Amino acid sequence: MSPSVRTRFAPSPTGYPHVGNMRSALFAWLFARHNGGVFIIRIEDTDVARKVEGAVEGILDGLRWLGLDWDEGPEAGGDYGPYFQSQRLELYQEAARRLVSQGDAYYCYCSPERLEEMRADQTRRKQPPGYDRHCRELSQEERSKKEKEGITPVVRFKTPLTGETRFHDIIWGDSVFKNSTLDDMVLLKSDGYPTYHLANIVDDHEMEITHVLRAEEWLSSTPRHVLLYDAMGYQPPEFAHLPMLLGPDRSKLGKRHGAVSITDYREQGYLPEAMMNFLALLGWSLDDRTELMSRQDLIDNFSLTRVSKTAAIFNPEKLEWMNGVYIRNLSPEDFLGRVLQALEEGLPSEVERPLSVDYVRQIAPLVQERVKTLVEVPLLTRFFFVDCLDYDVTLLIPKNMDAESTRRALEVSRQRLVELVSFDAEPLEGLLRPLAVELELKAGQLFGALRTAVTGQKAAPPLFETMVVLGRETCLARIEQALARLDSLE
RNA sequence: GGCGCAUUCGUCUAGCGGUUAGGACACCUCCCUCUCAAGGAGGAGAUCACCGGUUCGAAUCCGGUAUGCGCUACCA
Repeated sequence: MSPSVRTRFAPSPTGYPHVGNMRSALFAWLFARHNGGVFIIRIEDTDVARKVEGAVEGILDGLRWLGLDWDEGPEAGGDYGPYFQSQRLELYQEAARRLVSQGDAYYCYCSPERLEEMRADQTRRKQPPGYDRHCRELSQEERSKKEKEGITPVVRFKTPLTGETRFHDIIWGDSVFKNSTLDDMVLLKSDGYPTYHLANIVDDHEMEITHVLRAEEWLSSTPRHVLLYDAMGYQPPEFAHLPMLLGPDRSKLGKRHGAVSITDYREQGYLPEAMMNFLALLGWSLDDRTELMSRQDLIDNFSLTRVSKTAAIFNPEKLEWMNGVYIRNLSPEDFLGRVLQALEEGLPSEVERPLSVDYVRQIAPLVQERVKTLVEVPLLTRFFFVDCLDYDVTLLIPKNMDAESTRRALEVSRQRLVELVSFDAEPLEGLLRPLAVELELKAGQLFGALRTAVTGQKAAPPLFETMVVLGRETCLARIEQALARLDSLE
């Protein structure tokens, strides 16, 4: 007996790691971890034509990034390998042969052209499309004739013509399908590769998968799978179909909806832990209020009974908010590490590398509560690193002021800053606030002019702290540059 | 066309016969404030797709309709 839960994520390496697939992986992983079970990765590379180079690596990277570790599968090994279906062809071919000899499957010699014609005809006559079972009852002579013609057949399942198939789904409950609505699906293609249906049930059985968690789009093919399990004499696993992920237009989430690859989110500066939390909430909830959950919280509380049946629209705005929360909750040291990397990647190439950790350490706390994604960090802090600021002169002139009054304010500020004994936040504030009064300006006006002069931006971290980090020399130089710009305006 | 499934604020959702239908994102207002954020306090937003039925009572149970989505490949 093996009471332990074994779940699997079985991606097909035909493209990038889609967030919808990653969500399925996450749920399977959470279910396994919650139950102290085993999480398996199996690569379903049975479609030679659609196979994409590097896709396996991309998917594995995505899983690793999210923190979904697997106990068996590529790189991890395991007792049920190999974990690539392309390395298990013998198994499927044997299963197909067995089904044929049992009378549960048959060889089909129909050409793609004939099938296409047949379907076209069916749609024209508004008939339900499906294989017409042309080869189901071929005689021995007819078969050998086709073989002599050199046609390699496919193996099709001999779906029962009558009766019904029922199965239970943990999330959707009981379903009944009439067998008459199912056609004879292909099990083994003419290239010797299995179709999803065959490979899937053979492997789920061989790998002793106890719970199949997969997207809702598979719900309609589950009766076929149940029929296959029966024909093979296998005990079917438990099924749990997950609600689909939709784009804002309510259609299946895809490329046209923007970022759909998990790697896009990594590149856009999202934290994997935020991504995991967000994805977990798409189709699952703990209660009526808990939203922020750590990886351990999720493992502890995940349950299939609280998975919803309705498709969810992927809402990037909420993800962004959640990412901001996670960034703010990072320890200063943790945030620093991520900032360092974001800066290395996002700062202009003329900035000297490697960056000074001590310098970045002073900057990080200034932006931690101001960014929602890591890619915003270099955008918001580039003035700390570049030599030459590039900005529109008019940004220097605060509201209700003109070039001349701005000039005067900056000039006086410059002089006082030169004389300031200690160039720290407190003294700076102690100097500049009264200076605003003296110049008959609002604090916001003076600070605004200085902010632009020193950072080149209208929105920036708090002024005094920023000036301290930049240092007196740089601040004075930048104020002088600002004055020069104002001069050139006239 | 056939089969299947779903339907609570714009979005994610709570709800499992009796609630002023709750929370979150986004939005709006105010407070805080040197900008931007963050934070605090409020606000608006759902006749629970629609129509019938069951019931003293329905978002919750049962029919039907509509809409949407999925499957209907030698793709997964």
